[in-house]
Amino acid sequence: MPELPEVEVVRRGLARWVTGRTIDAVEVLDPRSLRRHVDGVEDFTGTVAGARVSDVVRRGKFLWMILEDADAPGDSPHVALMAHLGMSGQLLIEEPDAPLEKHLKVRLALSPAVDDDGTDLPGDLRFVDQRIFGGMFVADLEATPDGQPGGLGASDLPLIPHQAAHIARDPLDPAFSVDSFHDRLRGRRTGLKRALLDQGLISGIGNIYADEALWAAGFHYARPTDTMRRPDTRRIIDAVTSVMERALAAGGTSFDALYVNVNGASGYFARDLEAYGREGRPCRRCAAEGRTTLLRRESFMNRSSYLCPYCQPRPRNARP
DNA sequence: AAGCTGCCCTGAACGC
DNA sequence: TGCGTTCAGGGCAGCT
Repeated sequence: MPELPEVEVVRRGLARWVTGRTIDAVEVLDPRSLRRHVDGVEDFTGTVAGARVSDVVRRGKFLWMILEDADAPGDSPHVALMAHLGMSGQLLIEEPDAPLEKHLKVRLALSPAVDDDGTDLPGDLRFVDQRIFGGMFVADLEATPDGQPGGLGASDLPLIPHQAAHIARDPLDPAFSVDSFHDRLRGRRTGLKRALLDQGLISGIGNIYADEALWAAGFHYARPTDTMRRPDTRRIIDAVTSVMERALAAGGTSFDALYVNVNGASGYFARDLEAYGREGRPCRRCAAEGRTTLLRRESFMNRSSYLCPYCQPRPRNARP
């Protein structure tokens, strides 16, 4: 399950291998992956084929390639090719004659290009997705309300795809503001983990990293958001950021650059997880301090939450 | 506003 | 062995 660090690794790979190239042909092998493109497969194909990718941008787990008319370079772009990896999506750069993946959904043929050292770059960009929770679609670009860049990318165009405009900025976005997040957080009457998973409040955090960050910062998932003080907010954001940056550092070095990876599991290194999936195993912070505390798994929001009952005591005024 | 449920989907890991 | 059930997850619609 790719979370933000995995998607950022993909973004960097795409930026390096696809920027400046034209999408010469589009082959849709499974229309279900275009579910969110409401105008249908032919419209998708017609819009994407012949377009040139001018930048690759990400906000939270939404990733998009800014398209410009290959025949009119320099015109202000107005559409983006959006991709969401969902639970099992991959974007792969491969040679066109490489065997087709079992779950290949969309295939984009890229114009010829060479690397810095003059070697030819592979010509296929493939979207592979086993569970089809992810997908691709074309989105209209609109101005960002704050005039800041739409997300993390090379250019600083203040544009955001319509379908991503309701998604909040993520902690790796230079325009992310802890202060404004704090203000909005305090205005909520809910529990901290719910808030962290609310992509409209802060984006890019999934179940695994939420648990990791809560453990690292020592907060219970039901901590009422309206009791968070500024240092509390700073602590949880610092935890989220450091968990993500650690995963990013691991992911960024472990992938073959040409294989713009995105295999869900690859970005995580299970041995590095402190809380998620460690039910019944000792809390490492407690162990370091001479206590034996076993991590617990609790059912929460129809999924699992892992926590240390000593480091993350349930608050008296807990919010579900 | 907030928070439920259900849906989309596959395949691994179970129980019998 | 084989068939059935359960679970996992992000995002969103539709409801209370």
